[in-house]
Amino acid sequence: MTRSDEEAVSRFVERFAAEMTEAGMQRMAARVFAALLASENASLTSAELAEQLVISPAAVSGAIRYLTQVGMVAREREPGTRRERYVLHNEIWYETFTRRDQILTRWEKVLREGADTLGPDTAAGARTAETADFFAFLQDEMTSMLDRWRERKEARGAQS
Amino acid sequence: MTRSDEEAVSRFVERFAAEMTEAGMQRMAARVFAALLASENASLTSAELAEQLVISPAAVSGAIRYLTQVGMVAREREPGTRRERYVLHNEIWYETFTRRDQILTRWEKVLREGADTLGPDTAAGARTAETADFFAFLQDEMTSMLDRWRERKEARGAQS
DNA sequence: CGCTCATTTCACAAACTTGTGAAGTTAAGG
DNA sequence: CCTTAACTTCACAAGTTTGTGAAATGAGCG
Repeated sequence: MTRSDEEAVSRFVERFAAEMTEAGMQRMAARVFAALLASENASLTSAELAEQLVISPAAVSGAIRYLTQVGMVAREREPGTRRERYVLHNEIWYETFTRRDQILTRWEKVLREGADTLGPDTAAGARTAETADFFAFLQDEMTSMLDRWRERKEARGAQS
Repeated sequence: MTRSDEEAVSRFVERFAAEMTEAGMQRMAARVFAALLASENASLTSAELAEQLVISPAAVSGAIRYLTQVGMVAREREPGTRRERYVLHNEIWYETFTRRDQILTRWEKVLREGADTLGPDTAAGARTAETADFFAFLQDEMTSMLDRWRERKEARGAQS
């Protein structure tokens, strides 16, 4: 891989990280995630990440803590060394969106309670109940959508 | 509506706003949005918002600027007064998720370019291309999902 | 036309976030 | 067990964001 290839990859990493950051993800977590995505084995060591992204070990540590907490990355101890490897889960999107589902459940619950408070005889209550309905609907759809994606993957014999 | 009802509504507004904030929305925008959702006509004036949320007119102005920019709220001049009303769009979720679709398109494009840079013969390239596929798939599913929601609404003769 | 009230803009203070260097902790390997 | 490499935690400086008060803008209404 030439010098300029590396630069092109780095540009991609930064660009994709920027998109994720804009969507609300922590900056360092997004950069680490993107670097892992673009790495040959979907895995890098702390030192590799620090070097590639030009950040301190502390920043890597913080980003990894976040990414493991939300279940996007796993830690693996390299056997025979004292080095740790961070690995992208290989059904990343499936898992990430499944988790998002739990957020929708919480939203729905809050909205349902709000609708009760406002009362079914008020426009506000009806509107809030309908919003709760929408999120319930979303949860359902999400589940079947992910099933369809998984099927499609299996048909093609690939990972996700 | 009694004093304690008002308090209960306010608690709901704050709770739902907190959920949205956690998901990445600006705090004031989330609070204003939640207040509008819980208001009888899905609309409030600047003064009403400022009073209810105990914030300055400047904060209301900023939140409304954001909400109108992302298309979640419309401004309406009350005829016969110099007061402005801010109104929730009534197909809010439909519209909001349609907009989100455009973000997915951008992500897909960045990922597609990344896959090209990495090359189709590398694991990283294949993985990135598959991620792009996932987002393309999502866009598709999103569209048909929203169609189904709209149908369902129409069947019940309600708004969203 | 000019007054007045509603909204917006602006400069700033406070609070929060981010990333770092350095010290602390842990565990592999002698 | 002691050394040392690898990671984590911590305190802090820098940078950003947030919400405010006050001044500016603008639009109804007389």
